[in-house]
Amino acid sequence: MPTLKRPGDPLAPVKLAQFLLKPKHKISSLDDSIRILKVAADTKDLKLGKIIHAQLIISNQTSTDTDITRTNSLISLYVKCDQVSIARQLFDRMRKRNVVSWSALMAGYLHNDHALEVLGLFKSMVVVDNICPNEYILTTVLSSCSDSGRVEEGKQCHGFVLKSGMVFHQYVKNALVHMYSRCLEIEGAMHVLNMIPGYDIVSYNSVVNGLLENGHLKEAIEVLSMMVDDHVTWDSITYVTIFGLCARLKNLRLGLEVHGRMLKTEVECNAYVSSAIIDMYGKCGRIINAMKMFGCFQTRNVVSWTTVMDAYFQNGYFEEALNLFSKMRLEGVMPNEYTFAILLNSSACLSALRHGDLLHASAEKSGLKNHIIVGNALINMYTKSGNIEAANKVFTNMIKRNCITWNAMISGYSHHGLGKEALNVFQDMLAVGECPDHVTFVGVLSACAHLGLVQQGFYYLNHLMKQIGIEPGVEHYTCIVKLLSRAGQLDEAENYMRSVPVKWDVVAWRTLLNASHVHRKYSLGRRIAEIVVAMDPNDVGTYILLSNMYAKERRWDGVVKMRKLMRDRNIKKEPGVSWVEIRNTTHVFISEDSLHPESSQICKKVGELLAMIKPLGYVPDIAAVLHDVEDEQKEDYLSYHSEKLAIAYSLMKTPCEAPIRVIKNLRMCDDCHSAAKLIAKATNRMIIIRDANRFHHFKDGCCSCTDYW
DNA sequence: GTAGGGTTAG
Repeated sequence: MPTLKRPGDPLAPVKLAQFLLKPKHKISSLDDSIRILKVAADTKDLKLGKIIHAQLIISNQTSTDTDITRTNSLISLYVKCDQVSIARQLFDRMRKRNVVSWSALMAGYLHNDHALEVLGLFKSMVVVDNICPNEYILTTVLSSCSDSGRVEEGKQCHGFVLKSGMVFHQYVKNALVHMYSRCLEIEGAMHVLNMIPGYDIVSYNSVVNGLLENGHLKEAIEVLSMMVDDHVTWDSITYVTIFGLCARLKNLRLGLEVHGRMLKTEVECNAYVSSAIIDMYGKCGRIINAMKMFGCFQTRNVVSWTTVMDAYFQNGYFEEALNLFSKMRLEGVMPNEYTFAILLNSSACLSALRHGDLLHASAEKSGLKNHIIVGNALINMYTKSGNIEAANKVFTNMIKRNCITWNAMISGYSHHGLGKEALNVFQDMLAVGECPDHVTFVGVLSACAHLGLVQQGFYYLNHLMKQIGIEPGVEHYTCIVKLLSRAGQLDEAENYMRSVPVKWDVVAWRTLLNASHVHRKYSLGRRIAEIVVAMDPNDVGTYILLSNMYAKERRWDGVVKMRKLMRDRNIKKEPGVSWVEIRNTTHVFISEDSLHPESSQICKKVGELLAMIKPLGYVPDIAAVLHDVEDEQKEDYLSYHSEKLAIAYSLMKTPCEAPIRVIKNLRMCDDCHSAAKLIAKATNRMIIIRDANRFHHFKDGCCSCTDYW
């Protein structure tokens, strides 16, 4: 048969059908129709398959035996084209079925994530139709046991496989090894593997993957070295697995070695292998290698595109990740749910609300928005972009949720200082029977800290977590430090840190440092700052905080000392940068500079706003200004802080009912914080600022952080 | 005519 189907030609099936319908090529024999149906099934060409199906109905040849084989071919066609319900209808209408009919349908359910349906069919086949299962059936049934984690049924199959002698059949044996590996019965897997002389790479791959999937990296490496000892030749799947292992370990050296070894062999570098290599380089921080590999691979599909986007994302190149999307579309590659998840996360890291909105619409158009990972990424994007209401809307409308969905919403509310809402979501999570994990409790304990619920926080840590079986980590203990600190119990917080035997990290100490600053416990603060500086000598934030504390005590010697220390250690203060999205443009404001084209109008507006809020109680925090200048000038410096410029510009350019969303690179300063509260009140606007640590919702003269950040 | 191991997310 000549090659008729050119890739990408939508008329190809029609042309082929026309060709087949010409007299001399008319489907006359059984062989012809079955052969073409197989081609249609293998190429997933549903249109072609349906044409043949129609032909068969018209020609209506009814001998039962040929009917069975043809219907089996049709079942296989619909199954491979993901039309299991059509396949089931055909199956149900058959007057007589044979073992192939059953196995074709079972394979369909297996590959469409209905493993349990396969086990049900298996029972009916044996009990109702009294058919003896063959090696095809057992391979499929064992795979279904793997997918659904039904070890008991799998073991029963093992017994039957031993009795029938099918254990010597390679596919059956592999399915058995895979079943034990997936269900983490490694001894069972190794037993079957070693029982039969000679090795099989498929079984070895199953064992290694089973171990890796369950986090047993050490044992996986042991099996790999066993393979080296036994001179088992690695195939492309082994390489995919090992690159995955290197990626997880972030072990570049091993990755390079394996890549080098692969290049010396004849192993085919298909889309799976190339994606695994890109992923390995991306996760090991080698974005340049990842890009190079992506550029030179011929086999690019949606996964390799998505993997390279993820490599950019993982290494902090969010804009580059987003830019790849249009390039991918230009090559005619359709995104999948993973693509959207990564793009939305990139957009989240830029707080690019507008871009995120467009991606949301795009995901909806592609019919992918109902995937859990897309929903989760949407919640993450909206919370990080400052639109918590939109996040909640996505959350409420999700058809299916998992633990990560709940976590995203709980920690989202917590980051926005909405502790009550976070705890409500947590209660709902428990009510629907979703099991919390260690991430959930970080969000929950943070919420307790916001609300000052000391006892409740301790209850969650000491009882609920224990009850669920989650070992608290340093991140949870840090939440307790925050909890005590926020409640003003600073001495208790410090004692807690000194008495709990956990390896406290710099984050924990900085929590206590922040607390000392907020509660104006400056001598404690200076003591803690020493610890923080010792742990992280390059953290600018600590030096600034320490300077601030000295300044508030009017201890200018301390301020001078800090500035000298920063100079000596060559630590430069990152300039404050704020940005806002207005319609399609992002406007960037840098403290104390006048690069914006409308700079003078903006400064004028800031002046007006500050004059407007002075009668409401605004007092410029001139003590915080480090410059050696007169007090009036210090007031000027404060008014050029980037977030004030951004707020003023937004007020000039947006309609009066729209909320103002500002993103800032550093922690907000005290002065801007009190100014923002009063500007929100005076102008009757909602102002949402995302700083380096959290969200601040300013409304009616108050902030959601209750002045604690 | 039916069957086995693999890549991307939070």
